[in-house]
Amino acid sequence: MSKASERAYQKIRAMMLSGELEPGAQLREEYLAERCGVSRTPVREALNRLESEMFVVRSESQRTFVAQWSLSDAEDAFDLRAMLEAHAARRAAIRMDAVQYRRMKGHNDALGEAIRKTPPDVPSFLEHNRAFHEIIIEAADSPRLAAMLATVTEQPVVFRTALHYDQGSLNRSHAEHEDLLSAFEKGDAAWAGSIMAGHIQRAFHAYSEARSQDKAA
Amino acid sequence: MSKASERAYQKIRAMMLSGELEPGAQLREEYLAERCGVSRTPVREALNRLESEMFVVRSESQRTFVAQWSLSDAEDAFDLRAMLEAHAARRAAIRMDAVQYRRMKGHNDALGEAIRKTPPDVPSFLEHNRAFHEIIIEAADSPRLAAMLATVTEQPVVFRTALHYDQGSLNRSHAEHEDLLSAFEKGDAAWAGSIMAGHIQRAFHAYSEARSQDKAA
DNA sequence: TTCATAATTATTGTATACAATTTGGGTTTG
DNA sequence: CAAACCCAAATTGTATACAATAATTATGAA
Repeated sequence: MSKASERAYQKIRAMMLSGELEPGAQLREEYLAERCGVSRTPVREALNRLESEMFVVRSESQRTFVAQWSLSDAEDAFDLRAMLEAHAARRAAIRMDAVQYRRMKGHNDALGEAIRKTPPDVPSFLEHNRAFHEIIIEAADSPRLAAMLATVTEQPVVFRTALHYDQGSLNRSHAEHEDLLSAFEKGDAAWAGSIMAGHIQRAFHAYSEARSQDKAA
Repeated sequence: MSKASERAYQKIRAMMLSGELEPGAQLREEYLAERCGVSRTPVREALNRLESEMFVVRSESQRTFVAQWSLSDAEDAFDLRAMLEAHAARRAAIRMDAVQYRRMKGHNDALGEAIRKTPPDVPSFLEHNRAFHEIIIEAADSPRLAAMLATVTEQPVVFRTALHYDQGSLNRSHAEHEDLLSAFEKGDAAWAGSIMAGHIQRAFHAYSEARSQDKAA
């Protein structure tokens, strides 16, 4: 994506993630153009992309709004993500090379360091966790799968989940990553897929509980 | 999508499916705009969409080309489609209502009529087959899943597959649809998923064989 | 008042002009 | 001759003006 379009995309996305643009809010192109410092043309490109990623929705009359995610929407997204990441893990188990394996091991070790601190270094956890999963997608070697996963992984819902993890969940994530590494080392596709599916489904439960607590508060 | 954009999208897509635009050919916006009778703006929107659907690819310098599908690309797409449609079938088996079931039955009966003719009425087969699968996606009730499936189902590769079906394959498709209906009637998700996965994988083999025969000719 | 409808405003859709970038070819220079 | 460079042409990227459409408000009749 080109300069102004990419800038508009990042800015609008950031405004939604920060909560500056609340779910349900209408997004007027002219306003966004002003805020992003570009014209309406790249804003429109950014909005099309955000629509395909389901960050925003369009009314029948083509007006754009920040998407409102119900719990079942979130479950739907996690459900798909679990299936797609399990598929990626199975493919990766067969295709992964030694270099990729070592990079994953490095990230998971660093992730382990991050969560052993008191308090845990959550930003570092998130970054190494992201890199870990990214290598799996890379090793799966399917551009289509990668594109699909991007649309369900880059969601606000998913993004915020890890912020609610407690120490136990963080440790468990780390341990599951270790299991994945074992499966990859053995080239055991079925095992890798099973671990991954469970790994993502557990993330949904963490999100689900955090959300119901938020609601209660 | 709005009028001119939709028109450009359909026209460009049709030009690729008809072979007028060959794989690897460069797509210049101005030329396409002229051919579609619209300006570059809607053409650019259409190209963005076609890129996300992997009909076209962009070079590092942002020039656009008709995608060239290798056999492994096709296998990749079918593989994903099998997984996604199986998922849809599992969800549909739990959620399908009587009206949807009867509509599916109707389409499969009509599909059966179409293939009993000599020669088989392939366009009719394709249309009822499409409608049949569409109802499953509708019953699965997952907007994200539907969006993903669209990107792997609307491909040139998939589109042309059925043209190569012989009588036996057509009959087998019909029978598998009947099995799916049984699974839906019983609400048996696992069964529906298994049938669907096999159903799609067989479509890949038909495509694969047709392709190797084309190559040989 | 309340409903229907027309006028007004707000917003998105498209075309076009211009800016920025990339490609390709020709020229110079070592 | 080959490589580096520069210039011209082609192509894409962005801004903006205008057109089309939808939402809103104002108006008038029952």
